[in-house]
Amino acid sequence: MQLGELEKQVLQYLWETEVADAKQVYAYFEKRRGGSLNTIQSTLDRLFKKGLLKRDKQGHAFQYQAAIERDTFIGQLIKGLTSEFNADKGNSLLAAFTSVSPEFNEDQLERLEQIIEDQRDKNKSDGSV
Amino acid sequence: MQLGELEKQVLQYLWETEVADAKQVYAYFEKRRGGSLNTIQSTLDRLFKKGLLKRDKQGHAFQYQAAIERDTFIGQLIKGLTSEFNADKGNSLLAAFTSVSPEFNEDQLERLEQIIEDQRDKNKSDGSV
DNA sequence: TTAAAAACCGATTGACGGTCGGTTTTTAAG
DNA sequence: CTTAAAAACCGACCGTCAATCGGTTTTTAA
Repeated sequence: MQLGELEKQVLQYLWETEVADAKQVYAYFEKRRGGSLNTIQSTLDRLFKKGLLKRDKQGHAFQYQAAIERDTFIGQLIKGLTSEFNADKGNSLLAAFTSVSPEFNEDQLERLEQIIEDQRDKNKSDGSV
Repeated sequence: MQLGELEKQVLQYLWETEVADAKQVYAYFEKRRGGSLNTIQSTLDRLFKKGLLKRDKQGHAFQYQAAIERDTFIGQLIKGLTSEFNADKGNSLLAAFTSVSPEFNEDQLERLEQIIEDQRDKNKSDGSV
């Protein structure tokens, strides 16, 4: 999924704000970067057409919402990256992990261990590909 | 790092072939997708200027080589993704892991556990941010 | 010295995001 | 029901960048 700079920022805004209409999004971005309401509207529309935003009309205007959680989305992008390059997914993630590991807190380390345990069990039970 | 389709494929070719000159790369791609030698040359040049390839002239022509290992590169891209979206790097990677975990083999699971252990030790020793 | 090979330059095309003017559609007030 | 304002939508244009390749310059080796 290829996103432009403004698209990324709008998506992030919606991850934080949960729900907003074009005017509200515009109010936010107008201060930091200018531009017109129209630009924000078409950016929202593009994100909607890409399936990254949901929207429904409440009275007058569309209310936009992220269609996917941030971590899930990034997880997909990461998975996409590894496939795109025919990389061994395990080794790539391992490489990423090594460089990012200092940012893990104890809770996350524990969750990770849990995932490993679960996976190890699965690897044992189904002796498949 | 934004790469075009051909750039990605050429980079992959060089990850697998280790070293090759333009003609050799062209020989490979000419069969699968056509195009001219010139196109391959400028693609190699673009990758070189992006720092993704090394080259040095052996006699007549440049010999190209990947300047970075595949897994390291993808690790960087992954790290870039998480920063780009101001995501909590831990949670994002965790999400990616969950969806990719079935592809880990026992060896990789073990290496991962080792990383976790190391990190946990570090977290304990330096009681910092 | 010179012809062939390779590198290099520059122009063109095609996608795509950002931008916004202008038109159509929708909404709600009177 | 009419109508003015609000919002959505359409279409055009620009900038960037990868892909492409013709043509020119540089390098190499016979």
